Amino acid sequence: MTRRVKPEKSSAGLDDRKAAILEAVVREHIDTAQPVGSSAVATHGELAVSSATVRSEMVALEREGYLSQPHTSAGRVPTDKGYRYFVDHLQGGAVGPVTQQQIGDFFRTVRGEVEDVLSQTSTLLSRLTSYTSVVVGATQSFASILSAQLVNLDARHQLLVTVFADGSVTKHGVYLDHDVTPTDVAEASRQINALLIGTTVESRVQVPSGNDDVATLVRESVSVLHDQRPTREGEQVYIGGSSRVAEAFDGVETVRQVLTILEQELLVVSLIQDMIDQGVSVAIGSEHGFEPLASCAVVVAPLTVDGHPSGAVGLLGPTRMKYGEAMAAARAVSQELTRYLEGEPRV
Amino acid sequence: MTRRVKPEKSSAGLDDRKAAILEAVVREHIDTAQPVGSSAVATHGELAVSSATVRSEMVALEREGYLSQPHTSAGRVPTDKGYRYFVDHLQGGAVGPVTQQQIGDFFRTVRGEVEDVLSQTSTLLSRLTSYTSVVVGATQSFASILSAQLVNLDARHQLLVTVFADGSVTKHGVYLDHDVTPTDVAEASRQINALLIGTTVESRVQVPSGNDDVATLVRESVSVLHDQRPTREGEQVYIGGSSRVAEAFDGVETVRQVLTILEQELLVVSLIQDMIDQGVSVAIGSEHGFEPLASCAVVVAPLTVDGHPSGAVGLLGPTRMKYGEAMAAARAVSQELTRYLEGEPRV
DNA sequence: CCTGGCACTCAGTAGAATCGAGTGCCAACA
DNA sequence: TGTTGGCACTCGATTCTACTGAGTGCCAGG
Repeated sequence: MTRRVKPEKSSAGLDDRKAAILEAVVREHIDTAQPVGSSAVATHGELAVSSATVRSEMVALEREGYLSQPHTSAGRVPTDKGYRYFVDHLQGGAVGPVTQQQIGDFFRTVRGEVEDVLSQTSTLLSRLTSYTSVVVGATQSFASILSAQLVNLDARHQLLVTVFADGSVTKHGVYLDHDVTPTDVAEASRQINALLIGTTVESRVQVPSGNDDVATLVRESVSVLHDQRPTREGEQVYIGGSSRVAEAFDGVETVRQVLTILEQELLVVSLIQDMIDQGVSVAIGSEHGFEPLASCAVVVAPLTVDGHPSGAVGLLGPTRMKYGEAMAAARAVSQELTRYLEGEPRV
Repeated sequence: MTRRVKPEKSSAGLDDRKAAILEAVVREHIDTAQPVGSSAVATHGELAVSSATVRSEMVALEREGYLSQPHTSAGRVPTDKGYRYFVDHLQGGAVGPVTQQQIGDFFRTVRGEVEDVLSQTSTLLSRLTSYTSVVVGATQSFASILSAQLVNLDARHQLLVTVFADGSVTKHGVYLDHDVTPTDVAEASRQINALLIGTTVESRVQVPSGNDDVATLVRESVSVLHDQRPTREGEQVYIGGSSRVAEAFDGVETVRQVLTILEQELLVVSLIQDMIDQGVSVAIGSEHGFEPLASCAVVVAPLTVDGHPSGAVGLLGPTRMKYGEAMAAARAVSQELTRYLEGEPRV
């Protein structure tokens, strides 16, 4: 079968009219949550063709996997591939002035500790978009240490309290198998402080050898701080608007599944981190590989503070989410948040 | 109309048979989530009466507000008042050995910082009961201060880091309207530490007067620490198993409402705190005054560490929750958690 | 006071009929 | 060759009806 090459077809894309039709279908379906028929596209859209033409294009689009039919005699619904094409090609969206205003106002007036700001940011982003939002807080791997001290809880339990330049504070328990004197703890604390100030948790430092209590305490403390667990503990997750899940999906079962995922913060972090690492900003349907989230789309925007990757903001919605708005909002918030975090020293 | 006084009737209670019938209805309805009819009670239950008798008692129970009928030809469903009577009079339940075992295992093996333990406890409690669980962490109002130091972020921003005897650590930003020297900060830090060690955030301490930077820093720091905001910041909330909400209620709208409440942690804290303060352990339906939670029941058990009220554990479920199990589980977990928190110094 | 019996009520279900949005296909047309 | 109007067809959704049966309220007899 020889076949003439159609315009744009060979370049693995869609010709203009197909693209326009796909776009119309996606737009309409996002709006109405209903399958959209050929006449709706023909009437509503800007392309001056009849519904019959649209229909024949639609069968093509379906054959190529961009659309699907819930059943015969129904309209078409975009597939994940359809949404993907839409997102990749037909984008273009900035946040509206009102939203931009709200974001600006928020960061102009917000005060307090980083944790609170991140948490509130998550709420803000959720409110702006009507989707569930996720803010993954920075690790302090890059922040230099301002102070590290060992506090005596009792004879064999100490607490290592570390303050970082970004205003974050961590604590780690340091346990020994025998009692130590407060004097030794104080001395160890002094040495630890001297040793660690100015370094980061990624720096290697010279620890004292020796078997005396002070040296042991110092070694233990440094190692407990440097041993970031595989599930990096510097990362906090703030989930805002989880009730939006109940709005976005109609089946109670789907809602339950999505909530179950959201409960497992580690899962959420790694999902988002993976996306950031791979440089994608949208994952649609099962692109991210979590089956329970097959009916979801995730939008992320990275946070980069002083050149270091420092977490991300994300949005979770149904695959028929308003990608334009969501991506624009995520981007805007991540920018402003970045600026905020880079600006005034955060406390 | 003169009327003979029925047994137990005058004492604002229910006579034995009514109580038994009410109990049977509640039990059955909790089990099946369906309205329960007279024959089910007559057959299933232990009382040796016919369904006709049960029926006539049921109309009485309905007249008195313990039961209600969804519609004429349906069985009866307990009202909030019915559940209340059930909970108040017909209780009796301890956790099963398996559950007790799981709780024991958990606290025997769990390690880590208080926050993590509380968070995991919340997950545990939710898993044990299949309801959404809430753990409200202790305030440090009663814990004495082990260490307080001021860390220099930049010329006019300092961070007050305080370590408490219970292993908790807080940080507070201290801002001045002019620059201060690192030397002054160090000196202030020394003074603050000396001043605060051994006190609690509720103690009044003698702060230095004077207008020099050091004195100002000390005053600012002490006041920022003592000024617990009305929404006490020492309280952390850990919500476990929020996906259970989707299991407990069938209407998506109800799910959304409950989730919306759970998002507002302050609301949750104050709800639970109120219950604790008033000494109630179960709030059914609208007893707590939150209309959005009218279809919920809340079970709480206080945490009391070393004699001080230190938060609570709670469970949130539908009004037809398994009160016996839930209360027993909450009590058992709160006891074990208390023991854990009082035991090994917590880090 | 209890109980078996009986007429009655009414939500839920099943089946039949209908509706209509939307399709696929085709012949005619530009 | 691509586009279009027309047309028969499909099939989910909706409506209507009839029926079922769980459960009730009431009453007369024990």
